[in-house]
Amino acid sequence: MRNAVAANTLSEPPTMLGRLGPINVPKSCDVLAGRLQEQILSGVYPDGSALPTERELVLGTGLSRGSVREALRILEARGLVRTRAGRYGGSVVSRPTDALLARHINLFAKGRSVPLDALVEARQALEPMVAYLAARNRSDQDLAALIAISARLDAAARNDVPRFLEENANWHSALAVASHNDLLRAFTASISGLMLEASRIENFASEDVRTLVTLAHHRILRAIEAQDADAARRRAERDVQAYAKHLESAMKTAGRQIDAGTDKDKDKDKGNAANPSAKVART
Amino acid sequence: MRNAVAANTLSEPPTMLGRLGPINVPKSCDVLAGRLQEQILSGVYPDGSALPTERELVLGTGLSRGSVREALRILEARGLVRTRAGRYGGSVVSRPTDALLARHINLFAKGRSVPLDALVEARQALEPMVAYLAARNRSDQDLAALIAISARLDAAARNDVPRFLEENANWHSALAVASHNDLLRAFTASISGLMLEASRIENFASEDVRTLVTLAHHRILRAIEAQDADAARRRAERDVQAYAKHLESAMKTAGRQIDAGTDKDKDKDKGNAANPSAKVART
DNA sequence: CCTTTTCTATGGTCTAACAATTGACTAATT
DNA sequence: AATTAGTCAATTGTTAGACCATAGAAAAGG
Repeated sequence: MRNAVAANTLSEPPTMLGRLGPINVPKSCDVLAGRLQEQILSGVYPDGSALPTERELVLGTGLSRGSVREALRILEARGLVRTRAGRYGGSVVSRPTDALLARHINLFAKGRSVPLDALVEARQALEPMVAYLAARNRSDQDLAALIAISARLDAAARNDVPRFLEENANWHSALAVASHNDLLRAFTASISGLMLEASRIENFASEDVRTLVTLAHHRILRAIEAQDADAARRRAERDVQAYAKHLESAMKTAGRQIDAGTDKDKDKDKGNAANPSAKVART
Repeated sequence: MRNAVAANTLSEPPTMLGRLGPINVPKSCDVLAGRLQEQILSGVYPDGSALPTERELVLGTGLSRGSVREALRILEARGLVRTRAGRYGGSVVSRPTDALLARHINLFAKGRSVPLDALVEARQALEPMVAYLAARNRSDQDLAALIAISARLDAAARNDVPRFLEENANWHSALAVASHNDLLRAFTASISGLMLEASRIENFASEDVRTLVTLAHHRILRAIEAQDADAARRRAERDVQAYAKHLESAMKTAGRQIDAGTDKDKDKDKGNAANPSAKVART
């Protein structure tokens, strides 16, 4: 009975109503977030520029401050703005970071319990191209970083397995950095992190696997040093394939299915640390 | 002067204060979002289950409803919950969708103005593995979908260029679906979409490129039909490399740098449609 | 010149209320 | 009995107003 008066203005011919799908009524905060995102992406608010203050947005949109703030939280979660308190604070436009995209990829993988196979396959797809590009595009600085990590990796290979795993992930990330391809870099960083987690709890890193990995890395590193892109790719292909085969057989003997861990968020996102428990198998 | 009384309880020995870095004071909504995310990922709230209602969360946390709602908006943006109004409504745990991850990847690429080269390189990395897996893992249904798309692609190749481009993107996405690898599927979907946008505004799809593409797709499709994974990979490699070379020369003659468009969000996210303008070059 | 204090615009948070939504339940109608 | 329309209640959606906390700038003091 609430919209009785509106029935006149909105009524349609009761006969022959065309088929119209379900109407999606958006929330005001979503509308505002979409509008602002559009303006950010189209350059109305360039990177680094300040959005209007919350109270200005209230004035400009007619929405309440609560809705405006919800919209800003959405944009913040998308990595499009960063918000600071205090005078001369406010919301500043920013570009999504590698870390944020990696977190979203991780969330996807964990939420879907992506099996370890899929991770390995993705790495098999990415690694050769990453190595190729790294050899082609590397800077001297990139090379230095890779050499440093490689040294730490060698040092840890003998006895410090956790350290070895971590430096291994670093190696892959550094390789992706050297590729100078933002997309591949973010993909690789995410997958390296996920595999690091998986390998931490499953410890398929026997003595011989570790030496195998270090040797492979040395081969690839030499190709990158020489900027021999094709050699780098070939060696990365061989490496990643050997690793996959190794892991396949290891999993067969273990007879276990390994997923992207349903573990807690290890990223230092904001400051939401809590109990260090939790780790649920999803069969 | 506001915290004068607190000075007693909180004060430390004024001498010998160890160096402590800048303290990051988290927002209450971020803390709550992190806590809930953790519980979701650790299985306290399984997929499909209902989170406490907003008012219950208010009771349980001691926060205000506004903060609780901001936390829920964050989780919604991360794809971990869906919220419905009305009685028996509330927030329900959900797994991040392909589309959401693709949107985040798109946002990353657009925000960073990732050059077209990088997209092509990513596709070069992904496509062979995707084709390999598609041949190995495809269902009959996947094959049927690919065949249907291929037919529509052939039909559009002659004269309907926009349709051709769209069906081409569909083809790549369908291939990724057939691979049965969630991660590669999401990556590929995103990249296909981005390349579709880029190709729409740059129209590097001459007559001969189109026939080249359809032929290559046919070759790959035959290998997938025969479930010959290695052949599918080889052909995809050749295809994508030829395409890259073609595009490279085309861009060289055009002398133009092409970025991931700074265009408006084309996804039907919620209901935030607005003006159809905007398209800014970022040099 | 350097340090300290004050000022103030800004985001962060809370309270309280009402509107809109929506599914279940109930009553009226055919 | 089956369908339809109406009522109800719990939940999210939205608004308003207030106050607190923060952090730079600017003024005051040394």
